[in-house]
Amino acid sequence: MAKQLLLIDGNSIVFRAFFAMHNQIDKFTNKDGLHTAAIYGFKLMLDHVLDQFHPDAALVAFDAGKVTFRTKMYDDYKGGRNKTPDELTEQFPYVRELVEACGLHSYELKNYEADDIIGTLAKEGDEAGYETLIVTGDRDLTQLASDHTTVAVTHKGVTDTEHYTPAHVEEKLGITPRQIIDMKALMGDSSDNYPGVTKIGEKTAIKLVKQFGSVENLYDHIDELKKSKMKEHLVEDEAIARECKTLATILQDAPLEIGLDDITYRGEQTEELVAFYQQMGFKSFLAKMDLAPEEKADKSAPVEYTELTADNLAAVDQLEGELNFYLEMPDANYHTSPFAGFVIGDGKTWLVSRDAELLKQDPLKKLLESPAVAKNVFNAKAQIVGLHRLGIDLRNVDFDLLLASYLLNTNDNSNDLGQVALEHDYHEVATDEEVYGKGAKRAIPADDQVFYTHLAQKARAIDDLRAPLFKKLDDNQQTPLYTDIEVPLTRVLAAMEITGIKVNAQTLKDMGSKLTERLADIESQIYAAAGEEFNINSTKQLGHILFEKLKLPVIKKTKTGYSTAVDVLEKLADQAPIVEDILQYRQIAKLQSTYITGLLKVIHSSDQKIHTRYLQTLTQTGRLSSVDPNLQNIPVRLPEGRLIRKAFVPSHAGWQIFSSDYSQVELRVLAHITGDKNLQEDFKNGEDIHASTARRIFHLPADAEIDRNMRRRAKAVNFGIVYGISDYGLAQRIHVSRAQAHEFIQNYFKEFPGVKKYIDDTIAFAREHGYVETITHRRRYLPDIHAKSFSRRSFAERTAMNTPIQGSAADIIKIAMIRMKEEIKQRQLQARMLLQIHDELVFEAPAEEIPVLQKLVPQVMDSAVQLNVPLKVESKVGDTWYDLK
DNA sequence: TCTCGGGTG
DNA sequence: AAGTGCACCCGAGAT
Repeated sequence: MAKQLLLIDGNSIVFRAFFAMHNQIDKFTNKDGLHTAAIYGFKLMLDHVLDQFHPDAALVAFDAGKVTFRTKMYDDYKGGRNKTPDELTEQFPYVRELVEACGLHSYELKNYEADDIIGTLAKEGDEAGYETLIVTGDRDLTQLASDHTTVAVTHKGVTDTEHYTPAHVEEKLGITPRQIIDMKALMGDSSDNYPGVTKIGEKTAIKLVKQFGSVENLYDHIDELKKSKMKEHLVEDEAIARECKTLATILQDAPLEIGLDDITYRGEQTEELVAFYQQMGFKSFLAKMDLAPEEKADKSAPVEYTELTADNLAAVDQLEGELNFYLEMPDANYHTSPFAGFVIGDGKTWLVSRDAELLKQDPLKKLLESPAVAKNVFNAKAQIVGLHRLGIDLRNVDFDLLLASYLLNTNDNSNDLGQVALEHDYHEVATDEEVYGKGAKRAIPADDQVFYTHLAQKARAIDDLRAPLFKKLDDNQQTPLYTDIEVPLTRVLAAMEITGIKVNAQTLKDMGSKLTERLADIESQIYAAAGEEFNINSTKQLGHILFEKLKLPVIKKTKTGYSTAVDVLEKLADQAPIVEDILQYRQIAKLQSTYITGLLKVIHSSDQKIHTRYLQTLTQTGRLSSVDPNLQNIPVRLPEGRLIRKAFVPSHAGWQIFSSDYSQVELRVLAHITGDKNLQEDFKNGEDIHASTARRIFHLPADAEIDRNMRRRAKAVNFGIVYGISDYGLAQRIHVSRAQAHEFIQNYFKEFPGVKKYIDDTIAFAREHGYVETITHRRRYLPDIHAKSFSRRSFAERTAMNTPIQGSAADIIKIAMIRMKEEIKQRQLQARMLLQIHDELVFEAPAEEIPVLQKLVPQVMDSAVQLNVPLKVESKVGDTWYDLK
């Protein structure tokens, strides 16, 4: 049998793979954030080809760069193409790695395209008696088809190919493969951007080639054509046609430094390939290699379950050891969601039901509440709140799949169990979307078999992932973070959410009426100034009025039109009185929609309270976030907005609101982490940190008065440093020249050299390890730290330095919250923790307990962790959240 | 469903 | 050659 030669057009296949999978681009990223869709697609193609074709020699050819002999001939060759997306460019080096790991060779040659390498080797193969298969996404290569060379062109996707033999070309086009060159010379190629002869397309080109055989012969016999527009074009464009023929011709004698002897196919290099799959996060490929067949068969075995009813509850008593439990609440808001069913099981037996009421009965209730029986769950906080609604107090949560997964990698968190399982290479559970559908069609399946299987699979996934995830946490030194902080915090948060905060709806409604009146006034003023009525809330219509009708200067543009953001409007305020009105309108409209009607919508009628949900597994830094509604952004800065806080009141008469906040916690963490002696000294001396910073960076004497403006600027510099600000940004922020801003920053680094060193070291750490850490080993991966794109890389560098600061501050208050809850319980106080706003804790308590809190809360908060600078806590108290003093 | 604008720390 | 301070949530309009 003849030897076989495989030649692959690397660039075109990678392009095809990338765009074929483009709609799933975000699904295909590895843990470092590298996009992998094209790499994945390339491997699919390779497997598909190697399934049927067993080469003795194999090569993947790549383009060496933009410049080739063709571009030298014809400037615009391949001109006008869109820039290759960064998400694709970054994948090329890895495709080469893959190629090598698969035992194929790769090659590129300066000044030549991949096509020419393939053409040359195909010819060599022909002469040496090989059967050759060329795989490409580019139909141009079909010109290389011959008796012993087949060209497979990808069709749809990357594995669906069309095989071009001379017979197939003949059948499709009616010409020989070599005549494709003549055809292209006449018709041109829009993707390679060469023109061909005016007005000649594929049909006419084929007709002419059939008639004359070649471009050269056509021009030798051009006189035989009768007079026509086409003939005129042919005559006029003769030079172009001849040049295009050269451009279209794939070389078969490129000066390659390699030959067939150098590209022997080595077969799969197992070890390299496994390492590569691991790096890329290609779990399905890995699974195919690693798992023994019987093991796979076992894993995919359907799950067996028993339906629980009031009559067979005793089955629960047969369960042994740790229990896996999952209460299904189809709505995201577990404070109000209906209950769809539950599953409980020990890893061998799975008991399911649609009737959550069963949980109220023993032995189920007893087991769930037993501190002696460990429970494994997904999203413990949701389970605690849901069960609390059924009168059950879930105790002893050991494993929370969602929480553990979040700590391992904040990037791939999802609220969907199936999705999270997938991230950990576990395929035996479907996602909710797959089983329940999405959008309007989402529903719990009526079919018991379908629903119960899904429930049982979820519980089994929790059970199966417990050990491996605990192992990973341990490897990352994150077990204490998980066990001592996040899991206990879950209970604290659940209690805060369940408690809720009382909101006086009437207060909000009264404010709303006043705002409505004021809005109407401002609205009419705006319409008068504009000379017409329009929707002020529409940035598009507003932009039209300001920048077209009133011809105000355009300061900034957005992707979709004129920017009308505050900083823009402020610059325009002195040019037209309407601008001030618009700013006023915006402010009030925001209060009205988000804070008056928005909050009124979420007051529970049963208790006049708002029950937010804290998301514990969302932010990239370890902070909490708050939704439905967000109680972490209730207005405070502007006096009008601040009034909203009057509606937040204690839940009992004779009680008060009490609040303590860390002062400058992030800067203190900065002083601690950087070890900067000057910064630490300033804090230890108990100085006004912004004033002392002003003294240092503006080179003022120690006893100098710091005026408000200097302090303001120094404060902006302090915050800017933490966020990784540029001189440009700082200049914008504090209204100084860029040169001045630059000087401030330079001075800062001179005065606080430890901070400068920390920034450099942290970025270096991120580059080396791919992640950064907080003081509790909370981790954030920063794949973009290696990005080619300047802005993406810069962003990653700023987050590298900011995340340990912001994240450590988050760690500190989390610890304080856990300890505070314990103290309240131990001292049998009636006080309750209500809100956490990043550096602030809000409580309600009977008036007589306030003196206790005044001492206790700051004490707990400032001793939560021991930093090498003191933590400072300030407290306030009042009858409403507004009145805190 | 996306974009803009704006509220918080 | 381009962009320019971190972390969030949500309402309204446009599509």
